[in-house]
Amino acid sequence: MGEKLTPRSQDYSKWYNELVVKANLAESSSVRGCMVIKPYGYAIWEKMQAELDKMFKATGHENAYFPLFVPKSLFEAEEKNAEGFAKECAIVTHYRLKNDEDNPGKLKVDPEAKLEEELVVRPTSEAIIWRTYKNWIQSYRDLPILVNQWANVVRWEMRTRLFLRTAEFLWQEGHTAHATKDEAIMEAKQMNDVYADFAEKFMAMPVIKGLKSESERFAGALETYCIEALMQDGKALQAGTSHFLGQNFAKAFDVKFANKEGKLDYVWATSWGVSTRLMGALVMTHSDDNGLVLPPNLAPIQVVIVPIYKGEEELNNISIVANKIKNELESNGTSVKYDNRNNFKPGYKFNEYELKGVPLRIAIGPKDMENNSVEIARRDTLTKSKIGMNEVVKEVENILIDIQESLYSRALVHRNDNITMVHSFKEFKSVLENKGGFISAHWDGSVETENLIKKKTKATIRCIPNKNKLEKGFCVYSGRPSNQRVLFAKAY
RNA sequence: CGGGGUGUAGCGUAGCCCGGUUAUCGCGCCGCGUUUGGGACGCGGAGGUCGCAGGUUCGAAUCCUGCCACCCCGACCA
Repeated sequence: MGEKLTPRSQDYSKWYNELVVKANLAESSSVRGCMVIKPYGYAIWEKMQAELDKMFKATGHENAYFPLFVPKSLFEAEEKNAEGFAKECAIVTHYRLKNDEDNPGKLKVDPEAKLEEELVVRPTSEAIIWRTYKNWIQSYRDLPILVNQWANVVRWEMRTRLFLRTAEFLWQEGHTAHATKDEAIMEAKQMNDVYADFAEKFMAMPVIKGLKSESERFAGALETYCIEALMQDGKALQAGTSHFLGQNFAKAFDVKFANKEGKLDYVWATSWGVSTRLMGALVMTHSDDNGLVLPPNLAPIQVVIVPIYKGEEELNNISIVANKIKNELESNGTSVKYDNRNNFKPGYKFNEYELKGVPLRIAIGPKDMENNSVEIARRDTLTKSKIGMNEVVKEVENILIDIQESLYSRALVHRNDNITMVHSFKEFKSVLENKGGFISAHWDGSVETENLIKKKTKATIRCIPNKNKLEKGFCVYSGRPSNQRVLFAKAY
């Protein structure tokens, strides 16, 4: 590593740049806001993929793959969806380059190679998938279709932000087709629950499940379910969404099926997705001033073993013990790295793995060899302890579980401490400015009020929590009657 | 697209206002040796179209003009 890095725990861009990924921009480029995911960062994504994939399979879904390019005529078929994404599309207009006579060695777009119809680089795949489903569905016997795809999408945002809003990002998008409205709604809710489980069990990140307000709803959806998380700096982050699409896409692409009675009906749809944004969420939830803090369930390296030695003979003796521990842990499914590089001192390695967020470090030196012990250091608490060599394997597994749990409860405490109930707009503004976090406030349910609050405070309705209890009250802004509180926050 | 800022080695930077030897320093990199329980040290070495193009000047990293890129703030958004 370069100079000593001691960024503040909230200086997220520094973490992204230096530690996990690096935005790498082409020389000349219009390719702005794209990211290169370094191997260590990608390993985290692979773990996320693997775990999510298991959960999708367990709920009956299968993976498939659809084209990157969406003919414009398909793209525009579902009006609201098209309108919502139109302002941020990359479009392919030509299919060939040729030598530029005026500029030797340079190429130019061949004007003769203009496409008859422009291709939109998918910002999301509803259009192309529903065009495909049209051919797959004729009868109720063909339903449901429960398909997921792992893919990249492109959204040409005016302003990008590493991990949270890159021009191109990796994600999964589930697209399901159902015979009934209820089944589709159940599916959308179920997948939102799956996301919440994943966030809490693997990312150790508490989330609030809820419903989006009309203005925050996905373009083309009738209802958007979401999970909302709170970052360490008090800003909210939408971590995943699941949409009930009604029959909008079926109507746009004319996807009908014959039901048991032999009557034709439009198919009911859902879509749901999470993206590499989750990696940003992971960093912003747990990291501290010493670097990344990764929950064991997603850490590419769960345990690192660092030998401390003088001379080759000492290293060899330690290596025998270290490799034995490594093998035993690995046979139990723990990922272990034994770092016996000779060109770095132990102190350097300690810092390097702290920076990378490795949950647990084992150090073995001559004193340990003498005492038949090892030193164990936890990344989450930065505490060290000695334990006997024979207990290492059992103890390590226990500590990993404990780290996973305490990261979650630490984040939960922070999240709960930062949900503030307010009773007036004055209080609303004051909390937003001085404390941040979620603000629980009565809202009259109108888009106008929501927009006015957004304009005045930059806070938006993050969600209407599922667990909300209904209670009479008065809108914090308009004073009109309200029957429940909703969560406002400044969001990423 | 509006407002502000920045661009010098792989990374981080000094120098720019007030033009003048071979462009500064730290990290990293290469070689040799000594080191190794919290970011080692010594000696030697490599690495630069000073964002790009033009202009002013005997002379430009420095001044002027244009362009490009990036960062931050807004509008947009997962």
